[in-house]
Amino acid sequence: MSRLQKGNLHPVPAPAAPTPIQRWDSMGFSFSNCPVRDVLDHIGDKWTTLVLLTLQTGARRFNELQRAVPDISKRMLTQSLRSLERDGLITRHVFPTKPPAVEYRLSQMGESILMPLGALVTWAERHHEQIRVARQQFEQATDTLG
Amino acid sequence: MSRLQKGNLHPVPAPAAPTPIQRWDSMGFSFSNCPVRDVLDHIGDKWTTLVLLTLQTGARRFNELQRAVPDISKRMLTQSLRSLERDGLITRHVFPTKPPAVEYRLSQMGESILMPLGALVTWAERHHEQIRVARQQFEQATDTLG
DNA sequence: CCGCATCCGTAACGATACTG
DNA sequence: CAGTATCGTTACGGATGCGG
Repeated sequence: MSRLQKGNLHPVPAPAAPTPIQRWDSMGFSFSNCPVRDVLDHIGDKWTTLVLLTLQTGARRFNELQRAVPDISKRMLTQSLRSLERDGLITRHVFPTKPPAVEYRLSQMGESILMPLGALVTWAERHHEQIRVARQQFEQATDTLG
Repeated sequence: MSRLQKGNLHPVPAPAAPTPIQRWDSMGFSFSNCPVRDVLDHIGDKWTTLVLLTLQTGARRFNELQRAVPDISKRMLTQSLRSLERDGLITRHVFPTKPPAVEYRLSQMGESILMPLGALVTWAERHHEQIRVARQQFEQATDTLG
């Protein structure tokens, strides 16, 4: 399945880009200690973002969260909450009632991430249709030269 | 290892939050078709974001990218590039030279994601120290209660 | 009610070798 | 140079059951 013919069907720009290349290892963070990575790892995993967004309307209890975020398992919810608590994005309050009640809420830092996160969400909503179309075109293009 | 005592050592706020809960399944996107998820999946996986950021200074060839993004394997680079091309965030140009040269550059849509992405990166840089401290405290707290 | 422990299947990822 | 193919390992994620 050769894909070699793809992408140069229209006039191509100049081959070489003279701009200096950006190398990420020559900078401070070579990767195990990349601050960006740290954050993106959170955003990346399936659930943490949803949890953050759910908490933006106020503190929630464990089972409330599980009901709010559909299809999340207890295991994953626990893990996500731990991870967020560990990084100081949410706080955890235990009410020593019987049976116990536990409440999670955004910390100040947790609230501060809502804006950049919201920007990304907005972008997603604005472009997901365009992405969908791009995908269709891509599939079609790869199919027709198969 | 009981964690029950954690989080309620200081005065706690009111137990119940009266704000209406946000449910994600009752909205348009119930999840397999969540536009946000689509985007975050990209951000999440280890490399695509780095590739996007590397391309922000101009078009790059395959091996340039591999050198710029340290420790990425050819396999993963190819996969990331395909995925981004598929979604229309980057374009691919083949120069039929010998040996062949292939150039990747951000599409218009690809460039448009740089700003929300940059906001997140900025947030990360601004808070990674605070996160580091939070983690230390967390570890210490969990350690000291055996 | 909250959440940890265990088991287990799958998918992501890395390393290596090979092709046009 | 720019990939593809294959393999082995590891990490993720779901299901279930137990414990405070």
